[in-house]
Amino acid sequence: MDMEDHTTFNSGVALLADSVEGSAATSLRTILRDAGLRPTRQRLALAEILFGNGHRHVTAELIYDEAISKAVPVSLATIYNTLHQFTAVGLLREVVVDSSKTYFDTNTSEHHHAFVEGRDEIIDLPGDAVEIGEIGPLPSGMEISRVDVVVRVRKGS
Amino acid sequence: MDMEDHTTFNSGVALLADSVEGSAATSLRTILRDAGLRPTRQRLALAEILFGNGHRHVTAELIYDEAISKAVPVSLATIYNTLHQFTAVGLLREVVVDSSKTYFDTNTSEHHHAFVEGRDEIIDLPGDAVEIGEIGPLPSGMEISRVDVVVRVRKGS
DNA sequence: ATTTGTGCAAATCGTTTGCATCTGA
DNA sequence: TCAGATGCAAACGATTTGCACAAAT
Repeated sequence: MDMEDHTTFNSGVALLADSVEGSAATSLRTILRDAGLRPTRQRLALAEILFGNGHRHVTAELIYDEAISKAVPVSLATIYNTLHQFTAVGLLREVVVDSSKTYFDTNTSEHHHAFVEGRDEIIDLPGDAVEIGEIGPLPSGMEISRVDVVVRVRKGS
Repeated sequence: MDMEDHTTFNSGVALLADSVEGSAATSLRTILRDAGLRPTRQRLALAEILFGNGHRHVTAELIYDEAISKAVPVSLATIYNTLHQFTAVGLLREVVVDSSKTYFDTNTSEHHHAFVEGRDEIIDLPGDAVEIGEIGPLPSGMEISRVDVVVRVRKGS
């Protein structure tokens, strides 16, 4: 069995984004508006890049390069702004797997990640692919906001 | 119950480091030599700061400040070199919880972490405080090198 | 004497910020 | 109109690098 089995989740946004071109554009506009973000030229373009074709794990630089190659005029600063805004409204999720780069995941549903060392590639693992048991007592006054599991993998022998 | 209960592990190095002053110094020298690292002035001083008093979660900057305040002459570059060398020989473990800073843990035994958001504080969780179940099939040719669990917590209401 | 480590300062890299200029409602 | 968004370039913080000097075996 290969990884494809793990990459076929869906969060609300993706379902919309996965639809037809015309309606997808409309949906994205609606999604942004509903999130309280003005559907500007660049935000729509970035949303299309992010949500227009299945789930992805991206970095600011990656999105920037794609935008440029698609002749979408955006500045890196705007990419960063947008990624953070999208994250703030729940359209994206930040994934901490590397202490030098920030990755964003378009799949905001409950799941975990595998990180391929050396290749710096992130793979989604279904939420139930990892079973988290008892989490011992926490310091009093502390509450869990999220449990992140990163399965670090490497090319086997 | 409070967090103190989670901070009393021990890995080999710490056991040695926890011993008396004089012998501790000797042990550290031995540990470094055994690890194939010359026991230089700064490495010994840093080892003392790192392993001399229980387990800790540190950043390069933190160790640098401590060294300076203890009148140990070290440069930041050397701190980084040392932290990485120690990690390479298994005396330290890198903890990825934040995508902007790199943390090192003097506890190299099997365990996980809780990360206090906002406060950027790391707390050790016993290896058995988190139960990891089945990890679904991985892409063929991939093998697990480690499973990191980060329980993100915040001050409760 | 040789090899290895150290310090400094400059260089890098990802990310953020300040501010003038645009743009969507 | 005008709050909100964008772009640019400069600023930043963490980390790395190059290279001359110092220290360990």
